[in-house]
Amino acid sequence: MPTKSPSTLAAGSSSTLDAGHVSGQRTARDRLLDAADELFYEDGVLSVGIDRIIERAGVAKATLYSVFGSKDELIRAYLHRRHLAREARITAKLALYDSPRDKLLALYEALDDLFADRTFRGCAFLNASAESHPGSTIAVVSDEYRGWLRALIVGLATDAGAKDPKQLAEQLTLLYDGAIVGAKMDRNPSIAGAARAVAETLVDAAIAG
Amino acid sequence: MPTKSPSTLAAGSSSTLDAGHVSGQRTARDRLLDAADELFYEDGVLSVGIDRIIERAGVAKATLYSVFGSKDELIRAYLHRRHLAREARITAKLALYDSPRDKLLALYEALDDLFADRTFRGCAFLNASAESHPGSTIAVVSDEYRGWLRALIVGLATDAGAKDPKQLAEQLTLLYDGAIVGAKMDRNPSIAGAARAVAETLVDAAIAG
DNA sequence: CAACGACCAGACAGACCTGTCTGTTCTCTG
DNA sequence: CAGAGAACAGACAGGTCTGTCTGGTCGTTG
Repeated sequence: MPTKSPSTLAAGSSSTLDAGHVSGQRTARDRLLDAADELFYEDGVLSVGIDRIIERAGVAKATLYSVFGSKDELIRAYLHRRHLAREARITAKLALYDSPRDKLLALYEALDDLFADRTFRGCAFLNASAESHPGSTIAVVSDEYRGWLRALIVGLATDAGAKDPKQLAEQLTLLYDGAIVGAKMDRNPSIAGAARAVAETLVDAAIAG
Repeated sequence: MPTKSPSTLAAGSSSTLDAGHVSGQRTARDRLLDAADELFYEDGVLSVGIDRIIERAGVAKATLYSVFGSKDELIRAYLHRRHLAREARITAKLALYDSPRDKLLALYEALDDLFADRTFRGCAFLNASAESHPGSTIAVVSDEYRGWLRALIVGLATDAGAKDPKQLAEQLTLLYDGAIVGAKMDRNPSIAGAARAVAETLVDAAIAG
């Protein structure tokens, strides 16, 4: 069992069942990812150096490079895990509701939870994209995330019976992104509620008729 | 007179009229700001070093430090000039319309222009904030920008006769920010039009009754 | 026991960073 | 003409960055 509790993100790994070749302690890989997640998200992927990550993870530099190969790959893994965590959270939130309409609105309730977290510092993908070039690893992983989000919303809009699901999805994404920006830049967590309210009228308007 | 010609941006050459204490050539300060603007916006304030800036500006390092004192101050000047430029552009766009309602919608037409620019890489303030800590110079200048934007929209919403101007302003800001994120992350410049369409219904709903 | 794999600690190379400093050239002013 | 000021080029110091490499320690396995 871990000595540090990262307090966030389902830990998931290991258990002692398969104690064969995996040690009872959390893997160096997991500790590195936990450290990278906190530091990259808090300070940005550029300004956080390898040394800070291995120091927080309690891992040797050689181990990091044998596991990930490069800082770039560590960044990819960090963002990929953020994607999975976000997906899990949203999926869980959506499961609380039955109708596609309510599921769409649940997106903004998930944002509300996100903004309530003291460690919220904006969208990890948007932040990382601000520090990267088009075509970079960061851009690729961000595109995957955006693609997933878009597919999710379009699917729900379709299920909800929207006349133009793509249009509704575009509108809802506007609100989703805008809320994240507002929460960060204006330090206004209550904006999730405002986004939800507008979303409600948009969804109903797109369904009606 | 210098042997290098910077080759870009209106030279503005001055004429000999005021040949008193201002040289005929553009100031080192201006050339530095031009170079910083392009490089900081394109690659981020962290990854662009002083050397690249002075090289592009054709200016000595000592001159940069005698004019700005530090890289941090250069970043502040870069963002401040971005703020002024944005303000000028939006003001010019708004001047094309008479009614506050049309002026509010003109905000999204200004975005349309912005997204059409090949050099668009997102919001300079949002990008810089992703590379900075709360309380930093970047955060301070960004807050000034956000404050100006908010005051502008609240004022127009009030003039338009909205029942709850602050609420309408919050909604319109959601769309404004969301459009910028969508244009950047999804490389979808047409989203400005979608934002404008939603804004139109929100404005009319807030005015009516 | 011996060998192996996983990991740790830390030195090191080569590059790049900000900021300072020296010395030179040019232009404008008295 | 003489001197002052502005700007040039570039070396330099001290630090940090990524990535490599050496050597030591521990637990497991044959």
